[in-house]
Amino acid sequence: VVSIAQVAEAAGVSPATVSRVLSNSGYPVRPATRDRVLSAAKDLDFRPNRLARALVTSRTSIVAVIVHDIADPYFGEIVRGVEDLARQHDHQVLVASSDRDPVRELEILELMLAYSADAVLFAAGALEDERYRRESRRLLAALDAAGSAVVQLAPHRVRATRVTIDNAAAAAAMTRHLLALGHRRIGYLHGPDELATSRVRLDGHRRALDSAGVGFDPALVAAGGFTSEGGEAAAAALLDLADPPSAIFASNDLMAFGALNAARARGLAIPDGLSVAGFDDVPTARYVWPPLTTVAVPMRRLGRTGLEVALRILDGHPVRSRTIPTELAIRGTTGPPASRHDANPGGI
Amino acid sequence: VVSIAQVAEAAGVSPATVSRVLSNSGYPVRPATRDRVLSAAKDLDFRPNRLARALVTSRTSIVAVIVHDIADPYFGEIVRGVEDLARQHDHQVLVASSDRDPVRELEILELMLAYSADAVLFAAGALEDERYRRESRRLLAALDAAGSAVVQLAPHRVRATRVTIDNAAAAAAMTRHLLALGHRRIGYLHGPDELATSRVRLDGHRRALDSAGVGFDPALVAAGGFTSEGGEAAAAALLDLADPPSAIFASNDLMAFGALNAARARGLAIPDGLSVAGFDDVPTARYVWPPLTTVAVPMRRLGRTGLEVALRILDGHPVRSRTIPTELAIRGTTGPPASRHDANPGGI
DNA sequence: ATGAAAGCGCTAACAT
DNA sequence: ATGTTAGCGCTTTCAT
Repeated sequence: VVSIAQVAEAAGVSPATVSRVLSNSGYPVRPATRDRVLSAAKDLDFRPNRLARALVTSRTSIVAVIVHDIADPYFGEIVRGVEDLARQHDHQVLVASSDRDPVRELEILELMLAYSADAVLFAAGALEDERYRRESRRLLAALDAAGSAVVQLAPHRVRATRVTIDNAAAAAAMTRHLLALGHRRIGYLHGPDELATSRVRLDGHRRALDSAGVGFDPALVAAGGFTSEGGEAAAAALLDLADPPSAIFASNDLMAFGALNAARARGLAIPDGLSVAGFDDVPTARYVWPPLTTVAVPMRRLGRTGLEVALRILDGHPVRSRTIPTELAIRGTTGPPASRHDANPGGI
Repeated sequence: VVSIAQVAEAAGVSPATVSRVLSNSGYPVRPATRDRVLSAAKDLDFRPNRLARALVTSRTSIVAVIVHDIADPYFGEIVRGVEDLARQHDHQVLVASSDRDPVRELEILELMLAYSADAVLFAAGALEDERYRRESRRLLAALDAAGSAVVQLAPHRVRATRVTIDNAAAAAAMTRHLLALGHRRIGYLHGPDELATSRVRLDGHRRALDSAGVGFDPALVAAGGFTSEGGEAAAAALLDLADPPSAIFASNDLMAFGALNAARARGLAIPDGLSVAGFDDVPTARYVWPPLTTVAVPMRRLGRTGLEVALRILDGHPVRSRTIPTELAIRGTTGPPASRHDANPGGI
């Protein structure tokens, strides 16, 4: 409510000088003058209006993160990572949940443009949808023209710098872990099929199976939409098969949680009656029972690095896409198959 | 990158007219003119600069939510609730995690002032700290003077409209549930003690014990800091007591998850060897095993109502603080105590 | 080293 | 019903 003009008046200098002092632009100001400005500002409890500043500098210090759902722990962790670095750079985090709705996603992009966010971090995307490709391309171009840095934190076909994990390799590694334990019939809980992330993870799984000479059986794949409820239903379907799998690889942790429940509802002991593996390593993964074996995705680091890259782009430095390494977190839900599963009569 | 002036030129009208059409202010504009403006805007792919607009209207359509940690599922749900309503009103959500650090909290308030957020929703707070009371009061006053609506979603001693649950009553209800099952030695996992929420929940528990004529035993209270790790350690301490409790009431779900692990590490069956109850009903509460008995807090509704109230305040309507009702979600982790616990030799 | 003045893109009186 | 003008609060040439 107090403006730069009032501070200028109180300090007996011009608004320009106040600006120069307070935006610590490194502009030369006589120490005595600076002190007067500083104390006047303090006395008046002056707080520069960031929007007015943004209007002239065209830098808002706002970074937008587009997630699938902020209440999903995976995205919560990512946003936290972004926030941690944002704080250090005096940036503010705007979150928007798209629910993987392409229309909503485009709306969000429009908004970010209207608010001229300095950086737009795509953590979730449904932009694979053909109908929206053109539109999204247009918006991304506009964002670029407006000087915003766009970074994607998940595989997309959109052209933008990427900070991602190697989903296929990670999924393959987990499948190999299950294979090494002796499993031959491995159920797979697939995510939303329009999502590149889902497809890439499934590919990794399939390739690992192929390399091991274990046939990929489409009947062992059930879609669970990346939710616990979906995972429970999908796992139930697999477990009720005439020849059920001895292990289930859920392509995200929430689905793995659902699978655990489906198994228990059938009286299957974990991991003796059924092995279950997840993907992501959300915080609660250690707190289900037994602790979940999963692919540990450094979610916070993903978010943090995403912003780091965006900031670098804003500074005019060219930045290449990066891949963040993942690890397998082998915990209690995976083990060797029960003997009756050891051999697969009709298989391999 | 295209301004209102260019649209005006293309449509052959004045900038004012363009503004009147595009901000659908209900201002009378001849249909023919309106159409020309609309099509010019569309052709040029015009997107009004919200910051410029905010500068003159002093309405940013930004709502800030101050949480403890956006990666904590409780806060994720709240933010999602806020976001749901924000979308309907074309508002944007700015999140900031304070980690319950009073200093950080004040910084956030300063920032929200600098960005002139229309509404500031306090979901988490450590402002009980004496050293920061004065400062926070000053900032809240400034926010008020700046025309922002401040709403608190958790008990605080700060003066602002409140949208909260009745923490004490809810905690008392859960304690009575445990009492009704026959438990007499009930361990309690306390949250951060500086937090009003923690203290109020503990009060409710204690009062329920008192009313039932069951003495409150301070030795049965262990602090767990509202985290799973803390809950695990606190529960472990209680379970290792010479005369351990037959039930543990964790004052939030994350601590309950930790308690479940502590119990299992000691070979205690749930709920036969030990009953465990939580508070909040975060989404994963249904996916631990057995499904967690907990106090169902309508987190999304809390967030949604918080924004609703803020919006009403912004519209100049006086609004009274509200209490959102909660329910007990009795699931699988609570049951009657094992017989050896039925009687408590020294007690009642 | 400091000040004057213009202008970022928009809206809101105030004309007409 | 539409146009003109001033101005929101700041930064940034350009002078001095």
